Amino acid sequence: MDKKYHHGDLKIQLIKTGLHMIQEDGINKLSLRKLAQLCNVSEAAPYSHFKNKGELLIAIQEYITEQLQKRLEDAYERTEHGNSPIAILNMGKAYVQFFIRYPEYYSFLFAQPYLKIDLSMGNEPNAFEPFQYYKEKAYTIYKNEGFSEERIKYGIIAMWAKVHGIAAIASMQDVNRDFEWEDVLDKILVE
Amino acid sequence: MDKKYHHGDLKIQLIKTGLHMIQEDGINKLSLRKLAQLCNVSEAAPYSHFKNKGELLIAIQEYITEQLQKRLEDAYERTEHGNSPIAILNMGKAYVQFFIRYPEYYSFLFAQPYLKIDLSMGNEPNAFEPFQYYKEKAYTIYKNEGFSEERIKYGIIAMWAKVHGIAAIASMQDVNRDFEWEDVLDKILVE
DNA sequence: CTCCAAACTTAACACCGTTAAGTTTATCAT
DNA sequence: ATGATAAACTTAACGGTGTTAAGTTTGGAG
Repeated sequence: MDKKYHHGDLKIQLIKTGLHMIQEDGINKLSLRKLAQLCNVSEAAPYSHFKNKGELLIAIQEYITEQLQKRLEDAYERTEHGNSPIAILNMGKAYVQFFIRYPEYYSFLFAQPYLKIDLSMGNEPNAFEPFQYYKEKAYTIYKNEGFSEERIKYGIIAMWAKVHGIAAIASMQDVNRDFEWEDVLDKILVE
Repeated sequence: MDKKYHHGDLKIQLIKTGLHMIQEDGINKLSLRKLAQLCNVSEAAPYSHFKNKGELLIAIQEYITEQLQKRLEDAYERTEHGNSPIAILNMGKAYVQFFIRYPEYYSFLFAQPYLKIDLSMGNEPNAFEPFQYYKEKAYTIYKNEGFSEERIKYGIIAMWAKVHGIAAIASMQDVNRDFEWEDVLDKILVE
């Protein structure tokens, strides 16, 4: 056993292993002690890197958020003519696909904040950032199409609601996972 | 002190007080022991009425769901000509208003299920029931308007996504609570 | 080589969900 | 009325949890 006192990259391993545990058994069964044990580290070790459990959860949220953000960027850049409404559709699809692929992530990202973990002081979770990106791109594109500010304002909120709503529904258990959500998205967004 | 051994209506009081605690401090801070204490009862008393904490939470979900259901029914019956699309709009508004009024309820109803509390065995939560009602009414109305089955099928899912998406967004913290969500709903649903 | 701050451990605290075993009470047949 | 039975409750204990205090190890800068 080359068991070293200093672990090296414990912080990132806590995040990754914690995420893995969430995928396996859900949030409610994630305990710091089990997590520490899985990382071959004492039960109090995580407190060298996170002020409390809440801050670890926020770090995991950010980790997921980055992945989602990357997918949106890919979807945008993959679109041949970036400044066309097709890019918006593609980003919407990427958004929905992400939560169909990882249904547990949805409630972890968007529900957890309101459940008032001990994020209490300081920084709020940044689960909205991907959609911030989405909205900025959409704004440019709509502007480019010559829409009015008023129409853009409501158009973007409406689009957000549609895309987010499908993601919310599609990520629910008991909802038919085989439903053709992309078709729905096509029809909804094109209207 | 007329402290009686038998409480009388402990079960319903556990549900109501539990709900109140959730509204105050969020789900994560709800403990059975504090709840029992608030009900002037020993810490193990709740186990006479609920198999475990998860089943109490499910009972609270059902309690909330009934309120929401009632609002939808009111909205439908309040509409003068029940069988017109206006009823759908009114129900959608009632749905959204409910979650704007009680933002904590949204994640409690829809996120909790996926977080795999110990509902594990047996009955699933019935948070979808109100929308089941919504969908049935909408089906009748659309049918009455002469729409095709295919169009109805996607129309209802699309409508569900829109309404639910707005509710999801509007119930988030950090989102401007003063936004004119009903205007958005009008524009979205009418399209 | 020394010293210091960061990364870790051990040990303890209070709290939690849950269960087992015992006590009180309402109900109901006799 | 009386006694049996089951439901509603209490007390006490179990193991697990988040968190903190105090001490130990370690890598690296001076």
